[in-house]
Amino acid sequence: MNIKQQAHFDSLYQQHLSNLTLQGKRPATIDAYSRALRRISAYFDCPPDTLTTQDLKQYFEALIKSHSWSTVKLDRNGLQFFYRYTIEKQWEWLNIVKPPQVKRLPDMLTPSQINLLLNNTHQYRYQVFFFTLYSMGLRLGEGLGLTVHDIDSAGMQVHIRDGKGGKDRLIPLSTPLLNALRNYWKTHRHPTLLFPGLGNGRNSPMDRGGIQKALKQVLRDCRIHKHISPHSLRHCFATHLLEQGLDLRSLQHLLGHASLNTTARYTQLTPLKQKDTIVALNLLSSKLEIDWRSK
DNA sequence: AGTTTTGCTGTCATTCGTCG
DNA sequence: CGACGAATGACAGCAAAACT
Repeated sequence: MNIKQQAHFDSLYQQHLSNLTLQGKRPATIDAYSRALRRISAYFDCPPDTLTTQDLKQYFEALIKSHSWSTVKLDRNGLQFFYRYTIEKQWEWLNIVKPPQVKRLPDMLTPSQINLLLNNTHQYRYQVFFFTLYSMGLRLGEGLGLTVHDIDSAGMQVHIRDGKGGKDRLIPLSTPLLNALRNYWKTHRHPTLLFPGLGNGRNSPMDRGGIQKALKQVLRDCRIHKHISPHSLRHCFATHLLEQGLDLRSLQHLLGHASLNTTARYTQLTPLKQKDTIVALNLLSSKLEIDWRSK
C-alpha cells in the first residue's frame, strides 16, 4: 500500500474498532474481528472497502486452504461486521463461505478417575485449582479470577464474576472446598487473588498454559489417554451431578447458562428427580478422598 | 448464525539458581 | 563474578469448542 492507501486503511480500521466497541463486543471478539480486517488488507495489499464479491471469493478460497474452518468463520463474521457497520455494502455472505456442520462429543472422566487425577497432582496449587474447577464446575477463566472477597464463608457460597458474556452467578460452597481454599491461601497469603502466579507474576493469576500443561502431565502419569482439558472438569461436574439425580434447572443455574445441549447429550440419564442442590454438591466432593499435597 | 470463550503452541524477555 | 540453562510470564496467532 502507498502512503495514501495506508492512511485510508488506518482510518477504516479505527472506525471498525470504534464500531465494535459501540456495539458492546467483548475483547476477544474485537480481537478476532479486527484481525480479519488486517488479514484481508494484507492479502490484497489495499484498503478493504474497494473489494468486489469476486475478490472475497478468491480470498476465502485461499483462506480455507491455509487455515482451519474456525479461523475462516471468525474472518467471515469479522468482515461481515465491517461491511455492515463501517461501510454500507451488504454481501451475500452465506453464498461466499459456509462452514460444514460438525457435531462432537467430549471425553469424560468418571468420579473415580477424578479422584485418581487429583491424587496424582503433586503440585499443591494445581491440585487445589483442579479441585476448585471440578467441585464448582467453573470455566478456567472463572477459576483464575477468584478473589478472597468472592468467598462468602458465612453464607457458604462463592461469587463467580465475569463469566462468559460478562455474567455473574453464585454457587454453593462445600466444606471440603472451603477448607482446601483456606489451607492453600495460607501458603501464599495474597491480599486479593486466590490463585496468584509465581515470581514476578504474583499480582496476576496463574498462567493458563501452565495449568493445561500440568493437567496433561497428570493424565500421562495416570495412564488416562482420553482427550481431557481443564474445561473437561466442568463437563464432569455437570455429568456427575446429573448422575446423582440433580434436576436440569438447578444444574443450569450452577453452570450459568441456559442451554444444556452439550452437557445433556452425553449422559444417558433421562430421569432427574428434584433434589436439593447443596446436598448434591456436597455429595460430589464427599465422594472424593484426596490426599492433599500441602507443605 | 453469530459471539465469546478455552486450548494449544511458539516467541521473546526476564528471573533464578548453579556451575565453573 | 559471569555464563549458562531451566523455568516462567507476557503476548500473539490459530484452532476448537461452548454458548446465545
